[in-house]
Amino acid sequence: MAAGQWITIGEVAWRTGAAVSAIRFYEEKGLLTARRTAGGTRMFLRSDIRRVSFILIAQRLGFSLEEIGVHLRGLPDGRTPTKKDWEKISRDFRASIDERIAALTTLRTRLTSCIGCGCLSLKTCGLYNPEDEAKEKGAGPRYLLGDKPSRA
Amino acid sequence: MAAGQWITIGEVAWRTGAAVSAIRFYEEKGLLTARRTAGGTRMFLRSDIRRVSFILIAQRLGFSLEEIGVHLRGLPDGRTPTKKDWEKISRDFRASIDERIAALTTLRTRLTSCIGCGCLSLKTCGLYNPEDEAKEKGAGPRYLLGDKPSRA
DNA sequence: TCTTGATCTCAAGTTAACTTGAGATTGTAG
DNA sequence: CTACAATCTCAAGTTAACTTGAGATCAAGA
Repeated sequence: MAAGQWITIGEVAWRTGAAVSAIRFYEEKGLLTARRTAGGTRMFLRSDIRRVSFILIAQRLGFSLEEIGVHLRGLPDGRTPTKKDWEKISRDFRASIDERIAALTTLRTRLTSCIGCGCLSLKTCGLYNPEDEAKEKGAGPRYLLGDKPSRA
Repeated sequence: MAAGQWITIGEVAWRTGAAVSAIRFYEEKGLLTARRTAGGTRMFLRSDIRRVSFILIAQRLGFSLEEIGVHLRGLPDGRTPTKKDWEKISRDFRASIDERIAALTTLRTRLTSCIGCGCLSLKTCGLYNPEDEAKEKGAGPRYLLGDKPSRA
């Protein structure tokens, strides 16, 4: 609204700590949108600083740019997001974090009871549970941590 | 000790669900050691199934092969680890997991109070805290999620 | 206007963790 | 002894997330 709404890629970089090349990369990946001056120089909204910060934080939490992109699609593109916009995206994002923590906790528990106990049979081992993650492709461990089945 | 101690790479692959190429890769990276037959075929210990399983699980928990390698160095190489060996490594590993969960939890809390609240000032924002992680190199976000400082 | 620093585009390089392919051997059932 | 599957080596390709470099252009102060 006010003056000074548009900032250069250099300023975004400085303010977020991200490299200029990384910001261009994010734009290329559709996580960010920039206007151009007549000469071709990218101009960002001040609110894009927040957007980039969000990306950086989410990455530290272990999310891929792909996943982060999904969350960011919930924000208006090329227009300063409102408080409501951010609240919504924060809720969704928090849910993702909760899932991650839950998964880690489950695996920790299983690790403790499987490896920790030293029992080498693992008949009842729940450490590898195909349901835990959408098994992207292929098999995954079969008799995890167990060396029992002789197979011929 | 008993017969049937040595198994082929194919068996390790089948039993763990990992690809044969992946197992060769792990060996190359020093996470695994194999004897060779006169002809050059790799022969693994049965206990290497457990070792590979450990690698796969640790990866799912978000650890890099590098980090996993550090933990595995705690196991005897080329000899079947004892129950004590595994207990020791499990304790260390569990500690790493605890750290990870703690870090995630902290960040989740901060996310909630920073983005979630919708306050756009962020003067007191703790979301980006340089102490959280050994800042590998460079700066990291400066005025995270805040668009205040005008800078010239 | 000149000059210097900031940007721009595009191609290629980088690390992690593997996979794929080529061509050559090994090992084992029959 | 023969097949034929399983291995082997080595080089190159793949995805993610960027970085680096080259060569050209833009923007802004003196």
